[in-house]
Amino acid sequence: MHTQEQLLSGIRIEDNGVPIYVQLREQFLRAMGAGVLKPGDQMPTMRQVAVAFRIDLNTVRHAYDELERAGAVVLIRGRGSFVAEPPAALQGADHDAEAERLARQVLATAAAAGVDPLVLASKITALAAAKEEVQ
Amino acid sequence: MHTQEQLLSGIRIEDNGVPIYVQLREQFLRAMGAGVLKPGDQMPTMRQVAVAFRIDLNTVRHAYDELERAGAVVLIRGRGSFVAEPPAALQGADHDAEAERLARQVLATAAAAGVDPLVLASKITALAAAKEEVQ
DNA sequence: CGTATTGTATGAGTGTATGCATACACAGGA
DNA sequence: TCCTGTGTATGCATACACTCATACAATACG
Repeated sequence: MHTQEQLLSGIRIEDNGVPIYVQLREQFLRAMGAGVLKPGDQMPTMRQVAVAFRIDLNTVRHAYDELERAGAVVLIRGRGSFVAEPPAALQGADHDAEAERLARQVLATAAAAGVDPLVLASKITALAAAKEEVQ
Repeated sequence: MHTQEQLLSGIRIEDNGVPIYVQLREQFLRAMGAGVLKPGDQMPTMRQVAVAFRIDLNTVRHAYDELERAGAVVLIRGRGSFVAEPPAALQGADHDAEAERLARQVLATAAAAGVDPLVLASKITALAAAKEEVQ
């Protein structure tokens, strides 16, 4: 399976004050959102993750544990960890409000990073379109 | 000055495992990126922040300390904290690569939040255009 | 059944984050 | 000069995060 390796190579643990287990948690959730991890997929083994990033097994377990409590994955002893069904997409007004909130946040982040928001928006559109093609 | 109050009302400290000082640091940087905090502006007093969010003065200091080390603010004893000059915007290839990176990140975040990336991109464009108008 | 794999669990030790309290140092204004 | 507001600093206590080491339990497979 290439999935695990692709996944692990796409994950970065930084030393920026954010707890490792939080970084893992967020990046796995992000991978699910991006479609890199699909429902039913086997997650990398806790030990694989621990070895790959040179962190403790318990730290990985902490992240997986939270993912399970969030309903994002299912942990099966002796077999492995698997991606659960994703939450349904938002609808109507909720969706619009959430998009608005996200847009403002993205705008601020872009400004802080010195990135032109118009360029960013066009790239988002392009990437989204490219992803639609595949499906 | 209303700025401080507006700023503080726009900041949210959550209990999600991310250290408080990191949350403060990131949100102040974001406020600078969004233009809510401009170069030369006085930052909220450490004590103001501590009281507003009911956190310890040392915790606020930790955040301000990192902001100073990052060159984002200047701390002057007896007077207060002030926003420093912003980093120059990126140019050329660097800008493009950074935009690409940001776009992918945003796309994944949007997917995880159940937000349509195309809607998000259009909102970003609209907000950016609205901000241009003002200047 | 025996072995390897994978998840689950515990304890010791170290470092960090946070809160609380108490100061000190410097700037500005009454 | 005195007072107030600001940043700076310390000690103490508690809780958490992380690592390391060492297991145990359940599953898969030959």
